[in-house]
Amino acid sequence: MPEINTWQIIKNNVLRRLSERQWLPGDTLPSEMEFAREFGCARATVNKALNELASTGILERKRKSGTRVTINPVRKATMSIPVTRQEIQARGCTYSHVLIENTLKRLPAHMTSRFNVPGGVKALHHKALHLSDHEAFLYEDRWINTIVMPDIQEVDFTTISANEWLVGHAPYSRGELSILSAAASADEALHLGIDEGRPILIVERTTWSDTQPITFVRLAYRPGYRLNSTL
Amino acid sequence: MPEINTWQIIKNNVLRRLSERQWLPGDTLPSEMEFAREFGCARATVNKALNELASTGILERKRKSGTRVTINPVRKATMSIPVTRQEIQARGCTYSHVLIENTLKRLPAHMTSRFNVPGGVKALHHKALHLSDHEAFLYEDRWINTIVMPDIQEVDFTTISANEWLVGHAPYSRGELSILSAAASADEALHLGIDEGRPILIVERTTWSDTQPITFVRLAYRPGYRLNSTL
DNA sequence: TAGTGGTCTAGACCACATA
DNA sequence: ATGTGGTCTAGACCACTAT
Repeated sequence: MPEINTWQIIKNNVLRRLSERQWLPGDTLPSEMEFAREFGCARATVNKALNELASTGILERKRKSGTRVTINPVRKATMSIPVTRQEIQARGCTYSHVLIENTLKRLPAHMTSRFNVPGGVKALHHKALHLSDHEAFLYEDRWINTIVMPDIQEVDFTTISANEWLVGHAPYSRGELSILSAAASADEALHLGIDEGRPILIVERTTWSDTQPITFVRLAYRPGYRLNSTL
Repeated sequence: MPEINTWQIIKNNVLRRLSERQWLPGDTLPSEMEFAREFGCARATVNKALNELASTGILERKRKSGTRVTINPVRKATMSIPVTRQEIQARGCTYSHVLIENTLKRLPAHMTSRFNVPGGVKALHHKALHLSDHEAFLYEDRWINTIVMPDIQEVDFTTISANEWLVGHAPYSRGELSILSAAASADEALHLGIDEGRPILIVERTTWSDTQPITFVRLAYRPGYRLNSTL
């Protein structure tokens, strides 16, 4: 428990007292002024420490009513979703990727509703396979809105993955993420080199720039893959 | 874009300029002092705004070298993992749960390593089914460390779920979370009322109080379940 | 109405990494 | 050596809400 700063000392102290059940779920903690006196510091310092704890969902803070221990804490896990190349290289493996498809075509029905655009609009359909030590790791099936990203049709995706290009060229303002389990489709099974119907982890992500959809991607991970996080 | 506070105004302003590509990945932003002059505010206010952006992974800050636009941002998604009862009730459904097993037994080998305890130690093996509108929603298979939580053997888990009891009585200091896709085991399939081998989403969680493991739980969600989040 | 947290200031000192 | 962000202070005013 490294305690270098005053606000971290306060944070850790409060955490310890919570684990020792000095304050139970629903209880009100002392006010910022009281903590400031206890620790001999400014109120702003206490404010930072308590807000830090509130951001993890352990405490709830409201003006006038004070700081309370959350009764049914919504546990918040921060999942880090790195660029695939980095994720693979971080494990000490060799990264490579193969472009499978990159064509302009009419959006299918399930995509027009997702992109909230009229039917008949064309978009870039992009499929690629990411490999770890030359073995299939992740199959990517992506639609890119060419109205928002016209430059993308000139990009050579055999040298850089769409994943990385978009990260560098399409700053998003908003995104939605969905994690599910599915039976591998024929397409996914073929490219991942597994049997159709095998359970695989799917991550679907839509990103928006203001009100314009930029891209929708469905990531199919090879069997055995886990998304890990600490609480 | 509600702009009430100075620090939120600054944050939104910087976000807009980033999306307009005024600063590209790798670029250095103006210093806090320069921003403070631009917005006519104190440096602490700029500090709060930029730290807010850095916490989302968009910016990277280092003493002396300044604030840079992250080159390969590790996208951070915050997943909210509510207590199951709340999650079901929030959808307007009726929550109920059934206790399936709650017995003290020797830890199997894969759990002794996970709990980092010697072999032969006993723990509470707890299985329960959570229902939404009287249909199977989530099957919970849990081991609880009775050395750390001796009171738990007296609890009546037919009235309160282990999930909720632990949230209120076992504050954890640390936790690990793992999300994966798996074929439903015979046990899971039986209780969820599905065919064995069906792909289901699995969440495994271990929580620790300081150095002592409190509980390990494997949550098996019914087919079709999605974990959602915004970026 | 009163007490709480939210925000902001002007200034200060410090830790750190770069040049 | 220098300039950056990290932290802290003492004080202030404000917004919200329980009483």
